[in-house]
Amino acid sequence: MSSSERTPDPTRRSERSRRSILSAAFELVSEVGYGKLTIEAIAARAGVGKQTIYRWWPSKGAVVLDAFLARGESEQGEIRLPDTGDIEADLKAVLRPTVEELKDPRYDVPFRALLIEAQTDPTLTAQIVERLLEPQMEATRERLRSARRAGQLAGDADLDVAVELLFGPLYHRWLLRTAPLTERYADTVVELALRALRPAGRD
Amino acid sequence: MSSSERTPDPTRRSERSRRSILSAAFELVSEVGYGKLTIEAIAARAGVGKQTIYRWWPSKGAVVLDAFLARGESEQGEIRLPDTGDIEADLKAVLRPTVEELKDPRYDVPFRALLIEAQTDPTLTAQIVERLLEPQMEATRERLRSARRAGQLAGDADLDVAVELLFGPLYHRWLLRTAPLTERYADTVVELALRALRPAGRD
Amino acid sequence: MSSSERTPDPTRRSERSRRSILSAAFELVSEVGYGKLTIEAIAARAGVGKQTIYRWWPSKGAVVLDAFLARGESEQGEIRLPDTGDIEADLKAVLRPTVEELKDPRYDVPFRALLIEAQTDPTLTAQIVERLLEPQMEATRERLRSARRAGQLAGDADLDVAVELLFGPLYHRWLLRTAPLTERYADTVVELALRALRPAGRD
Amino acid sequence: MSSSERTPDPTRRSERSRRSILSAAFELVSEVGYGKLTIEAIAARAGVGKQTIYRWWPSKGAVVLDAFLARGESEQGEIRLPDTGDIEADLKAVLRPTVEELKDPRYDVPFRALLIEAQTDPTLTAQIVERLLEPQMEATRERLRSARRAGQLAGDADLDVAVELLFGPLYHRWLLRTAPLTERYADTVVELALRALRPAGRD
DNA sequence: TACTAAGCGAGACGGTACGTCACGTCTTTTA
DNA sequence: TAAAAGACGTGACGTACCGTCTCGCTTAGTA
Repeated sequence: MSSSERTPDPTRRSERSRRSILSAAFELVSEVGYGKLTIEAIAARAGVGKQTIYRWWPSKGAVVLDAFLARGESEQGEIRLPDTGDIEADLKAVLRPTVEELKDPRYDVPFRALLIEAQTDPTLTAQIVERLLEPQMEATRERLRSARRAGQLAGDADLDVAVELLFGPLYHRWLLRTAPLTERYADTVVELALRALRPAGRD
Repeated sequence: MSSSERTPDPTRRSERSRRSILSAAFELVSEVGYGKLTIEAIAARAGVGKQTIYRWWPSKGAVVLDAFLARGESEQGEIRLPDTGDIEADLKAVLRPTVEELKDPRYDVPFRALLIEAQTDPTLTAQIVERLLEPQMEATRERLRSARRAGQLAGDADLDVAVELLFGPLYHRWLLRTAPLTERYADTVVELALRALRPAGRD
Repeated sequence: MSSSERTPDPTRRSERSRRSILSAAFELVSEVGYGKLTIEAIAARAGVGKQTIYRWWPSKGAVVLDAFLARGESEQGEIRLPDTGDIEADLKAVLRPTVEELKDPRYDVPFRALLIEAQTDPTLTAQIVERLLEPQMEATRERLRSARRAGQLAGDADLDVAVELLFGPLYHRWLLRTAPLTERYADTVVELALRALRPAGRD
Repeated sequence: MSSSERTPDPTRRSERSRRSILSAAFELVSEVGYGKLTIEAIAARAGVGKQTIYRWWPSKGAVVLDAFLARGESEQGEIRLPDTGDIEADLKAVLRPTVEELKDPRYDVPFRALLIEAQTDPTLTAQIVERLLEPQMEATRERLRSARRAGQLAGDADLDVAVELLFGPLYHRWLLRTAPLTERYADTVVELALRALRPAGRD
């Protein structure tokens, strides 16, 4: 009894091909958008047979996710927010760069692409959240936890909700383009969120 | 300066075909998902020529948007939130149904579809916001304005941001599936947002 | 009991439309060839509704035949070959202009078109032969009859075959483009045909 | 100077597909006629993707020509007319079967089809002449050459014209359906043609 | 040092859907 | 009531990619 699934041997995998596929995918998704991105074009641009892509990735979205992650491979390791004691300043220091990234076409386009694909592929959603967003959200949560310990936030503040209170409005505006996404907006969101999260009776 | 685009005469348009196309589109997007939805299938299901679709809609997304809007055609007219004087209760009364809708597969699937398409078609984004989201957001804004007049909110509260503070976290959780989307969550968001928006020195 | 066939009233027919349809058809068949000739294009060029064409002609080929015949409307009446007594010269005098016509793109293109359509429409074949070719062939036959009476042809010469012996090689070369179609060739064919048809024992 | 045309690699070509396409084309052209023959139908009948047809043939006509030629693939090799010494009998022996073929619907229909297409595609005309007609015409020419050597034809007889004198009348009658195409007619044409071609002063 | 077996590039294959074109019919408005 | 205008259902066009499948051709690891 043997499986008919072809399970290729990863030790024989061509690192050269892997790299050029990811580069090609990243370039192309920026150039033509996710909807018009094709496996054939990736293969052609990478100088690679189509089969080599189908052998190692289950879907177009998976290739793009890998391509996206490969970009930030250097910034691996745990993300850690600054802890200057000033929670407002520290949060602004993380939301402002987030805004910058969302506005940078090099991230904007493929990130939208990933979210698109994620909508019809829950596996991918989980991967995106886990590998792409969670590190930053966890770091933010950790900084909030520290502030809560310092009595700067209400003792019963739900930090999961707190994080969504911070990032939700940003993504809302980014996704729906209802208004320009600016650093000023990030600051405003931080300030409002903190008013919501501070201990009762203070201000 | 005149366009060479053929612009069909809307007075000759077949209402019968329009309706069956929208119905077919709505059914199919729920059945097969947006990615596998094809113009050919819509035309076939609607008993209509493909050209009739291409004649009146610029893209698949536009058809689905119209199909989506046609569902709620009865609830036309201005949306108006209740104004009981209790701003917290009134906001919960609008966010809870929003959560319900986002969880209802009949809305969830095509709405995700629309957002997907919108990401590569700014025209569509604008239409979605304007025709689908803006009415509700404007109603919310109006209720907040009334509360601000009543001194329940800070006099300088930015109502555009306020709306995003309310809906942003909801969409964030819906889109990224980071946690279950519940009415309890909607309530929490309302409570937090109001703490952020109340006049300083009060609580 | 009434037929469902719509039989339009010819007395109400617009002469203006008829003329512009035939002109448009003739022009277009020369410009784009028969295969790419469309009813829509004829209607558009003629400034006429499509229905007006469908009302009065049963097929594209019929329109083109009419268009072709309308060109030569002036040269109506009986064609008559010269009868100088010199049968060879007289035949050359008719075959040479035939060659000229077959080479003239104004006749070549639509005539090929008609023959094409005729291959799948025996009614049209008959019409073409009768209205277009038969007059010339009959005139030729008449001249041969005169020559036979004068003892220049064998008494038992079959004039139908004789005519085909004259025109067959011309059309063969025109149709298959095996070699250039020239007046010299027409002369040669006449000379050979006459050798075949002369009374036995002479030369 | 290199063409940007994608020219597929013939060594990778699927013989299986080629065969089934030609069979399907041959069957269909007989069943529905050339005008209603579609590439889609050929592909469907052959169990083949449309692209496979477009990859290897430039036009519908080219497919039908190949299909037509494939029928007689067995009778490959040089066609050679019998040379009994009796030129009249030998020519009749070739023109009679030609008449038979032209009357046989299995050949009549696709052959008309080819001639139709050829009228708007000179490349195809050349191919038809070269691959379909030339072998027979060349064999005929060769037999006439032999007769000329034997003094049965005039020493200056132009054999190209001679061939047209033989086949031209046949095709004329076949194409225009002016009269029934019979073996008797073929015989008559041979007899007349030979009278035209014999040395002067004989009979 | 050869042999084997994998991954590789290339690209032909059977398919599906694309967006366009023209068909022939039908309906509406104008003269 | 014919004619212009043109929307309609239909169906084929020729193209683009899909995901699968052979082909030689490297390129290891085994014999």
